[in-house]
Amino acid sequence: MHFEEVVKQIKERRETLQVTQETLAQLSGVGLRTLKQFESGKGNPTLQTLQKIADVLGLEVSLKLKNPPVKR
Amino acid sequence: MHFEEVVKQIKERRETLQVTQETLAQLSGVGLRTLKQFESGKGNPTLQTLQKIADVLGLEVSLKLKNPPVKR
DNA sequence: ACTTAAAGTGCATCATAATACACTTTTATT
DNA sequence: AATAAAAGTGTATTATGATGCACTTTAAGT
Repeated sequence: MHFEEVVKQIKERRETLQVTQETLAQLSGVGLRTLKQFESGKGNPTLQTLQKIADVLGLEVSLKLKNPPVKR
Repeated sequence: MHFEEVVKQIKERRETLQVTQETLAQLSGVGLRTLKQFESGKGNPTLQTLQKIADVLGLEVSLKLKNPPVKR
């Protein structure tokens, strides 16, 4: 996932859950400004910040293999 | 994945590929000090830094649903 | 045990993430 | 179109991530 995709997924998830940025900020403990900046594509969150946000949305950061070998 | 798990997975992947921190630093464009700090559990990398490192190791950052519903 | 490469640490600097506050813009809703 | 709520932006401050350099510690190999 590229950066923009991460942003997009978070934003979509938040909207699916019908949570406002303000509520998400409160629930995650991340500053509202930080969240706004992140969702609007600016900023470059730290792993901890991303995890805090993801957690509240029921998501988790993970590392997956790129180009997993095709099954035969 | 918790923070420590992310660190562990990166470190293990690097070792599997038999790449030194120095080489990984060069290939990823991340400073050696930054990489050392990250792998030794200190530090809190930005998403960009994590992505740079993961990329070179053939990994990618992704967001997955927690507690996916059990299949019935 | 010696040697050497790799990994880890202390310290200092620069860049920037995190944050708050105030304000503007956008998007719904009536 | 008026209103209200949510989202986005400018500016400033504080905290800390990214980095290099020099040094120490650890691990591997002979």
